[in-house]
Amino acid sequence: MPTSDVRSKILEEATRLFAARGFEGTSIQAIAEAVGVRKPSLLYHFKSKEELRQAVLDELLTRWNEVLPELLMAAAEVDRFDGVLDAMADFFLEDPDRARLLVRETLDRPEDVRQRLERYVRPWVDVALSQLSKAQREGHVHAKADLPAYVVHLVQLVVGSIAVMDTLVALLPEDAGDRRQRLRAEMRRMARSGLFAPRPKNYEVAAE
Amino acid sequence: MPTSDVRSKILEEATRLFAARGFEGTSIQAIAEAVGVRKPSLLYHFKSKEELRQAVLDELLTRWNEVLPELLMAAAEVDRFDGVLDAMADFFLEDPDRARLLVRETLDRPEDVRQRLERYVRPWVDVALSQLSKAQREGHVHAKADLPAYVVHLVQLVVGSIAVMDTLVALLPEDAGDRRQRLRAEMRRMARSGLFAPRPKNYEVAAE
DNA sequence: CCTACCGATCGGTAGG
DNA sequence: CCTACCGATCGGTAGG
Repeated sequence: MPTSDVRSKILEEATRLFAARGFEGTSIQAIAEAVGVRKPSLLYHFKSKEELRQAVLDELLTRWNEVLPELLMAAAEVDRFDGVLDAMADFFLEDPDRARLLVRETLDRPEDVRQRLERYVRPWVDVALSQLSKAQREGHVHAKADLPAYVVHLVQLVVGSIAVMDTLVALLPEDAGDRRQRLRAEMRRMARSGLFAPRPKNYEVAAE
Repeated sequence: MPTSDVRSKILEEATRLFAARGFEGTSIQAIAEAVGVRKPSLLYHFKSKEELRQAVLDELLTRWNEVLPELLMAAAEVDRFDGVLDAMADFFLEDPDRARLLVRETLDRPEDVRQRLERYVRPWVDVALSQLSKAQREGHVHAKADLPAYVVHLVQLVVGSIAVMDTLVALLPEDAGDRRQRLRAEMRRMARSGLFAPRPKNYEVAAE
């Protein structure tokens, strides 16, 4: 085991608590209790609360960078767009705390997050953009779409919706079956209809 | 003057600071300083920090409820949809702290916000939905659209995007003119294309 | 990884 | 609207 068991448990509980209560709303005492150690033991692994914050965010964005680029780089397929969109949604739905943490951090430290997005997210956004531009020139994508702005909104739509999903589902009619599933399906539909020119059956992004 | 000058100044500074640093990240001492009074004076106007939080949120949602319903109820016009969407965007762009506060509060107190949305937002969402349903039956709106889910996502798109707009614009190419304006225009385009069936020129919601 | 302890700041009150 | 003050908790350190 490369990193100690306690260290990764601290990261796990810190992620959970920062997401639920925010950084300022979470004491290192509370994290230590959740882990099952004393406060000074936590501070042996992370020299300060600020260092723990950075480590939590680092881990989140590192995992993001493990999952998404390879999907984006994969051989062109008919449903590439759906694949990337679903993978992004899956990543955050798998643990909605990731979305909440990212939104909180963006509100708490806009400049810090901006620099991280520049480093972690922009590269694969640029790849997606070059493919989408090609599809736009070929007429598969709405000519009027402002692609960089579209992608930014799409990411915000996915991350933001998942971050507050538990509150949003409550606004849907109660009788509806799986309200989360409905929100997700409609998110996908909105993403597609905002992108693809009206050729219902032929929507691939980069079919060679 | 119905409410004292100091009281409204406290609400104003509290809104600003809660939005920027969060509730837990803002001390009542800091708010008192921003207002120019001592801490116990602030606590004369609001018996506790919690009471101040509720008052700040009340004011925000009350203003929302002053602006939006009348717009929604106004006589049917060709560009009703754009009108409502723009009014909503204007409301939050006029003071982006409103969006940030709402997002933070949703993360901090999901159940509390859910109940308030039920009271403040749901009524006019229901009005919008009945009009959109009619438009959908008449074929102006995508048949596949899940309208309740669509509206929920649309509100989240507007509020969420504005809440983190300063960070998002930094992801757009630097050369672009007014990047905020670009984001806003694309938001509008996404909202429309997700809703209206492909009849480019005829997009009104409820034209009698 | 622990006990013991630090100064600073927190939300809030007494009393005028 | 103020001065003066409260106990509790904060992040962090000494020392082992």
